[in-house]
Amino acid sequence: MSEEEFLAEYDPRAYDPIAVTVDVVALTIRDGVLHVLLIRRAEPPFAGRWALPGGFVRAVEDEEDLREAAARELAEETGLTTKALGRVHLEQLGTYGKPGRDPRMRVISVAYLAFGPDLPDPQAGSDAADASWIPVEALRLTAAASQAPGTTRRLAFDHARILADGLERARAKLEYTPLATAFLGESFTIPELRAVYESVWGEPLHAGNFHRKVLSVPGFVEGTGDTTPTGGRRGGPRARLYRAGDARLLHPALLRPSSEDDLR
Amino acid sequence: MSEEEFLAEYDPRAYDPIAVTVDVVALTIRDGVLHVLLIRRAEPPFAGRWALPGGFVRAVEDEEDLREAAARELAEETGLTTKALGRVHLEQLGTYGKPGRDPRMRVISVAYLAFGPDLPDPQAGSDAADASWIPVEALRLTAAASQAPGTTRRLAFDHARILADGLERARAKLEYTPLATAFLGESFTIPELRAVYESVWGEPLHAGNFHRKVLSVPGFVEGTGDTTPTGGRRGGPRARLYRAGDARLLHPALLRPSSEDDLR
DNA sequence: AGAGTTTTACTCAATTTGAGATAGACCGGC
DNA sequence: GCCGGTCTATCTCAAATTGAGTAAAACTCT
Repeated sequence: MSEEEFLAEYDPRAYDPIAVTVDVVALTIRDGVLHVLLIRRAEPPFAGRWALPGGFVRAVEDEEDLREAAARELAEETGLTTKALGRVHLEQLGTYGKPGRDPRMRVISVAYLAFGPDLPDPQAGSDAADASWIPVEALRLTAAASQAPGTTRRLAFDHARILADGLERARAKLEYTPLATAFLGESFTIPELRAVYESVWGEPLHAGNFHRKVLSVPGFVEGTGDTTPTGGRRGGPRARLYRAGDARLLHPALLRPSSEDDLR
Repeated sequence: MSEEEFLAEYDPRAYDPIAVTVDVVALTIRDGVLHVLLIRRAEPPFAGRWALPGGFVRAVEDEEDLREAAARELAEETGLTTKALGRVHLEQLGTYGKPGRDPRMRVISVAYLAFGPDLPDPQAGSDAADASWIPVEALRLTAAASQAPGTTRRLAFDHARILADGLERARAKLEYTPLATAFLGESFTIPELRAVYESVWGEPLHAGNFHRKVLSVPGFVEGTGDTTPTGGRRGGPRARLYRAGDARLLHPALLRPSSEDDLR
């Protein structure tokens, strides 16, 4: 049988249906606090619960790659154009396919992780009825938490797990990539960059050593020659401005102080 | 509509079919050379070409997780029992879903990465008609290579891409995890461990510094008190034996010398 | 027996890190 | 307009880590 004959006879519907979704863990920093984009589900299953933005991948209609599908979901949910998404970092996080994770049918979810600078509130009449940036600290990702009235803190499906994996990936990637700059605008100061690390890692860093380290890693940042127009909100001199350099990996890496005792 | 009503009305076949496969990049080291497990495809598409072992995920029949499916594929193709797979490291590598990557239909492939100690040849009458451990150097993963008669060096589908991603993941993971020990037996010597790094990274390491470094990283290896019964094949004293320690992350990491100029 | 190989340990200079101190710019309140 | 507090940016210094080389002792093969 030739390849052509084989393909002509092949019936894709001969197998049981499996659905594929793309979900996005979108992180940003607002007022020095790490936030994640969540939508409140209007429909069953898990109606009323918070969930990661995402949607089904259709086989035929849109011939889009998984990554494009994730970008589209993110754009829809934030109300951003795909162009405005240009400064947003997007990478594949992992795929979740445990049987029973969706009560409707067998669903395989490809999760993506996105970092972006402070983005506008998604509210404005977009596709998502109820999308919000939620501080990740407000979510109890491990144990079952007491619920505030009207608000369910537990995420739908296995999204708590996916979010936890995304957070760990983000924390790890700050160590050896310049991705922290993806949380900031075009230009930024070293203290602003330090604030990103402190927000994501959840612990204070030594300002002097951080400054020295960032400037010593080749390609991490490059100076613009400018400074901020004023000092900080509570005093201090004007800070020099930098933009992201051309390095894609940091050598040597910026290791976080608490490695949880080397994660034995 | 209640959740129950919704689920009762839900028709999984309302959507276009998408197939999900699990593919495995299985790596091992034989005679100091890094090998990957490949099967020669008997059926179209890509009949006659080498491909990564893998198979379709069925929705209903086997209620198995993606990881279990990967372990099963690996066991079938190597002829190993799932029990013998105990010492094999298995992790998710990534998911590939670009439209057109499989001519039959829209296929989403979840790739897994496996490391194991030198495993027996798979030949013996297993499911896979023609499975072999192939030195990764023998495969031209980038450019189109000239073909030896009867042997196609180009992999089927986008498996060359998946393999390249797996190799890069393996190389990176040796730096900050103790996964190199997964390529070795229960007990091993420091020079054997060094040979793993040299095989995967493809470059020689300074024996003295490597030795000092491995012993100084807490939890990487622990001595057994034994030594090899004889010296090395070409001379030298008997080497002390070690087994893997309990660290899951190496701190500080073993950085490879050539970082490709920091991967700008 | 001798030549060559290998494990293991040691030395030493250069680099990197962690912790602290300081000078000077700047804000807000008084 | 002054002052105390805050913050950026730089410096110091000891401790830890790395890179490169040397060397002693153990062992294999011819």
